[in-house]
Amino acid sequence: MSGHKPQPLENAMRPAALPEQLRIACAQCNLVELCLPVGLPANDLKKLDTLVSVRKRVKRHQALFESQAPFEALYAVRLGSFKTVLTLTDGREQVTGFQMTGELLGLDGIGSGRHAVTAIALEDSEVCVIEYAQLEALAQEIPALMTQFHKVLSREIVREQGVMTLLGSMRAEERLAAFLLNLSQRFATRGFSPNQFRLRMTREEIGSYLGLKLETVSRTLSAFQEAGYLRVDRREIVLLDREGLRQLLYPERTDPANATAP
Amino acid sequence: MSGHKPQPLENAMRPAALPEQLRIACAQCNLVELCLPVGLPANDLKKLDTLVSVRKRVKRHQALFESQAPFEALYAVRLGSFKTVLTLTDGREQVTGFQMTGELLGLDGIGSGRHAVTAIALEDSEVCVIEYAQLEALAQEIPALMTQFHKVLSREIVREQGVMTLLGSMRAEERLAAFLLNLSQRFATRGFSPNQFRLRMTREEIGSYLGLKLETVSRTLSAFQEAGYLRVDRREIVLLDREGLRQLLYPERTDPANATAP
DNA sequence: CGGGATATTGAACGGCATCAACGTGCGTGG
DNA sequence: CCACGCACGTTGATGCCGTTCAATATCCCG
Repeated sequence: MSGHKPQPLENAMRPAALPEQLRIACAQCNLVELCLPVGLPANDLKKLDTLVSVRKRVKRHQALFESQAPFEALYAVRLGSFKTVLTLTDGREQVTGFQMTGELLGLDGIGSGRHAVTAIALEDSEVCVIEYAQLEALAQEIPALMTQFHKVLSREIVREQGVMTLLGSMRAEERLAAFLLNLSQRFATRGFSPNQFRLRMTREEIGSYLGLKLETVSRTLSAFQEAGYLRVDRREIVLLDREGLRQLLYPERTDPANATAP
Repeated sequence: MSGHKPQPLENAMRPAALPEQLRIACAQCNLVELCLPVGLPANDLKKLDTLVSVRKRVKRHQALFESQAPFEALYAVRLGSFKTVLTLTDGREQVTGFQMTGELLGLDGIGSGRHAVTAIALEDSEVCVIEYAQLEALAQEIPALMTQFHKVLSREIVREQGVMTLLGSMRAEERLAAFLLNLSQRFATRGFSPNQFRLRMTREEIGSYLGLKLETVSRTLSAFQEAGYLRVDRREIVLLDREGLRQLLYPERTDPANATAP
């Protein structure tokens, strides 16, 4: 994958060469449009490569980093997917996010120097390791990188505000509809079908993220199927009526007369 | 108030023609320990002053900025307090945070160039205006400022994760206890009593933040008073048993044996 | 191939929302 | 300055949505 081949080929041939660490280059990564370097000119990308040169593999159910552990690096998901979990002192857990390819992990550690959440791979995955000290240094040199990094941080803040709203004022149906539409959109962004995908997480993990019990997630999915919005078989989802789900989320504005500003 | 130095400008040098904008200086601001410039050396503080030179007054119930409006500046609360509100297309609202002196507003706008939330003053307030373009430029010059800014952003991410957990997995009593303890701690940080304070927000706003209805907030406060945790009179709160509230939050695990079914 | 993890579905319960009535302090205007 | 009106807060009664408890099915994964 670190070669001159124009096409990435993902899982084509990967001899069991390097177990944990692999060299790569942002400039040749097909995720460059989704990841931290969005919009950086080619020469800046080269500098970034000096920094992001190590990949790390994380097996399914394994932790990339643990809550309370010293913060040293950010991680860009290169392959696979993760969940981040916040654990209360009494053992209750809250899933605070699901991360797909191109998304960053570890932003929660910058403020205190320790990770606030635990990141766990939902499937066998790979991340690019971004030493934070080096990133700071490089951001000092490359204004565009600093700007981009601020945007990433800000967008994470906005994403979480969205989840707060979901948790604070939506009903179970709406929460799940919002969740599915969000997943759908993220798959589409990555070049996959927005209408057919495989959930990487369990009902319980979805429930934790949405503030629901796994039984409620299961029941609501069944209800959606019953209503013709989708078909569900275990973790396979086929969305049959995205617009219907969206209307669930944003209750009727059918009448153009009272259709106000967006 | 500011220290030994003769009281700066305030409205001195400015002709009274400017009711909205006032000159100030970070170096003389008593909030310097809470605000963005935490830990900056004196000479860097001076540079920051070239940037943060305008104050703005916002009257109670007035918006500092509106959702969807173009993002141009961050705001540091100098006096008073604010709430940030996210409005759904169907009109439902979610309070995503309450900001006290020294805290920053507007971080949500960096990512998209537009504000995601509306910021409304809970009482007559004043903010320092921090032009974002200038902040970026200065952060490029002053590594310590950039680092500090990243920490502020990261801490906001962590704070929101805490709220997500509260909304996703806590009961009404726990949510309110967590809220009161958080307020208490923030008042203490600002040199006020942690045991006695005045709520700046209505029951409805608290409820919106905590994902509860205002009646539930009211009832739960009454229940806390009944239980001896606090005294409440309208918006005046006297905490009588902070430790008790804390135990409510983190259920006692004194004996693992009987820690199971009731 | 076996067993634990995962998922579905049903029945009953309970916490919080909803609906409603009333009390009260505060700002506004007469 | 006082009285009015209204936003804000409290409390009660009732009902619903999601949880809890439980039983069963099924699929991976080792």
